[in-house]
Amino acid sequence: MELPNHAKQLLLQLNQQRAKGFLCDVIIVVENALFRAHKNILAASSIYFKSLVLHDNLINLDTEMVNPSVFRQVLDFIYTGKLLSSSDHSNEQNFSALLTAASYLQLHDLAALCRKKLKRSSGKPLPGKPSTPGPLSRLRLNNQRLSSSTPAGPNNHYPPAPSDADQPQPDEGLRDKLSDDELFVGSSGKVGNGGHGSSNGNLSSGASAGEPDLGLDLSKKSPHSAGTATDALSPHSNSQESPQSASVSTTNSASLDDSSTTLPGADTCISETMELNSASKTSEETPNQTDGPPPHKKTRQAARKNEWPKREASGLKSEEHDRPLVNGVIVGPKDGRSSGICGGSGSCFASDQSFHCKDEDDGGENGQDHSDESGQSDGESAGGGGGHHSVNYVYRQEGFEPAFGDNLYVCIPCGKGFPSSEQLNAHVETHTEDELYIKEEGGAFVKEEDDEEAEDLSAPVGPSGFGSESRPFKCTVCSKSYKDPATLRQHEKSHWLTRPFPCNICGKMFTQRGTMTRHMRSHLGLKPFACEECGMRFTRQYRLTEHMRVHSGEKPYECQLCGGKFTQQRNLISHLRMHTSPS
DNA sequence: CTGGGGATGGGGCCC
DNA sequence: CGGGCCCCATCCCCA
Repeated sequence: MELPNHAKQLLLQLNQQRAKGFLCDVIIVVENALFRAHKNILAASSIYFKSLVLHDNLINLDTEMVNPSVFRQVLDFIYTGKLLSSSDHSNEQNFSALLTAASYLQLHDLAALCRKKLKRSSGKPLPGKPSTPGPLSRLRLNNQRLSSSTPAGPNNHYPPAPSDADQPQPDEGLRDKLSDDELFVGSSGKVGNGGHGSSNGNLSSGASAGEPDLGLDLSKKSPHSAGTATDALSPHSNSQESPQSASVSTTNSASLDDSSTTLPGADTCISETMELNSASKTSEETPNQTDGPPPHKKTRQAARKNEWPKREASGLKSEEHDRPLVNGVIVGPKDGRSSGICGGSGSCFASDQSFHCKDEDDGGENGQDHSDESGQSDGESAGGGGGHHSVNYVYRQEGFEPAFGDNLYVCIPCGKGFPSSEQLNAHVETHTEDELYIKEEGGAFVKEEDDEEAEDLSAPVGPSGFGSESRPFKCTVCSKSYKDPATLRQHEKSHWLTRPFPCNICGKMFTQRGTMTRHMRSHLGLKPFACEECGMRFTRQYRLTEHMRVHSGEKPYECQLCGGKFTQQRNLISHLRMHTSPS
C-alpha cells in the first residue's frame, strides 16, 4: 500500500517551511545573499552539501561557481525537483550558470537536466561539462586561480585525488575547490567530527593564510587552543589540521559583514519548468561520511557545545524558524521572549541593510502553516504570548500587511513596505541617524519592556544609585549619571528606538557594536576561549573564568543567610531569591 | 513530580 | 572596543 502523493506532499511541506524559515537549520551564504534551508534536504540532494552541513550551520559557497540568483534556482530545484528557468533571452546563459553551479554542488540530476537543456537549445558543446571530470575540471581551474591568489605556502594542501578516482567522492569536489582561504570539506566523516567540542577542534576552517575579509572581526584571539570554528576566523588558525568541513562556512561567514546583506535580485519570470523525473536518485552513496561521530567528550558540557550554540539552536528553533526567507534574504526573526538571540526582540531591520523582518508569523497569511508550526512557537508563545509587542522595534505594526504581501521589504523604523530590496535600501538611506533617536511617546514604536525592566532592576545599584558627585554627566531621559561623556552617550543609545547595529544573519539590532559582534560570534559558533582542562569553549573570556571554577572547585560566593557557597555569583543571586521570595 | 543547585547561553550596559 | 558584570532564561542532574 502506498500513498500516491506522499513524497510530493512532503516536499511541498518542506518547501513551504523553507519559505518561512521554519526549522531551517542551515544558512547558505552566496555572495551577499543568505539562504536558509534544511540540512537534511541539502544532504539528501548532494554529497557535497552533505559534507558541508555535517558540521556547519553556515555554508559559504564559492561565488565563482554560483551566484545568488542561480543558487536560488538551485535551491528551488532541490526542494521541488523542478527547474524554474527564466524565460528571457539569457536562458542559455542561465542554464550554463546553473550547470556550473550544479556541477560544483554535485547536484548530478540538476546538472544532467541543464546539460540536456543546453544541448537541446544550442547543440553546441557544453561549457565545462565534459562528462567525467566535468565539474571537477572546472573546479580545478577555479582552484588554481584561487590558490594562486593566496600565498603559496606549504599549506597548499590538496590531497591527491582519492584513489578511487572515478567515484565521486564526497569531498572530491571540495578538495578541488579548496584553496588556502577556503575550507575544507570534510572528507570522511571521521575527522571532523569531533569537532566541535573540544577536543578536536575541528571544524576547521581552514582559513589559513588568507584571512577572509570580515567586515566585522568576529574572531577573538583564542588564547588557547586551536582549530575550532572559532579559530577559523582568526588569522592564524591552523587550517591544515582540519581538512574538515564545515568550517568553510564559518570562515567565510566572515563575509557576512555589513555589506553582505544585500538581496539577490529576484529572478522572476519563469517560463518553463523542467521536472526531474528520476527524482528518486539521491546521493546517498557514501554513507560513511555522514554520520557524525558521536560527540566525543561526553561530558555534559561537551555535549552542550555541539552544534549551534545551544541557545542559539533553541533560539532559531523557537523564534527564528519562522522567519521567512525571501529571495535569499532572511526576513525577520519572529519575536518571542526577550532572551533569544535573534528572535527575541524581533527587530530586525538594519537601517543599512536589507533585512526585513517578519514579526511572529504574520498572523495569518498562511493559516495552514500555523498548524504545522504550532510547535514552533511553543517556546515563545508560551512565554511571550506571541507577543510581538513585547519587543522593541516591532517589526509588524498593527496596520502592517503580512510580510508576504506585495511589499516584502519593510523598513522597521517607519513601517513602509517596498517591493524590492533595492527600493527599501534606497528608502532606508533617507533615514538619518538623528531620526533614530527616540521620539518618546507618540512614536510608532513601543519602548522595549525588557529594557525598562532592566533599567528598573538595575536602578538601585546602577550609577544613579551612587552618589552622582563624581558623575557629572547626566542622562536627560532617565537621569542616570556617568563619569564621562562617552559613557553617557553610550548609555543614551539605550533610549533609542532604533538600534544602529544589526546582525547580518538574523537581523536583530543592537545599540552597541560590541554587543552585536558578540552576538554574531554566537551565530558562527565562534568560541575563542577554551578551557584547558576540559576543552570546553566559550564566547566570552568571562565565561571561561567563571567556568574554570568548576574545575578548581572554588566557590567564592557565599550566602550570608545560610552559608551556602556558589561558584557563580549569578547562582548565588538565584539562590538568594529562594530566601527572599517565600514562594 | 518537584524544587534546588550547577552550569551555561544571550543581551544590556558600564568602565 | 574589549573586559566585566548583571540580569534573564534554560537545561540537566539529583535529592
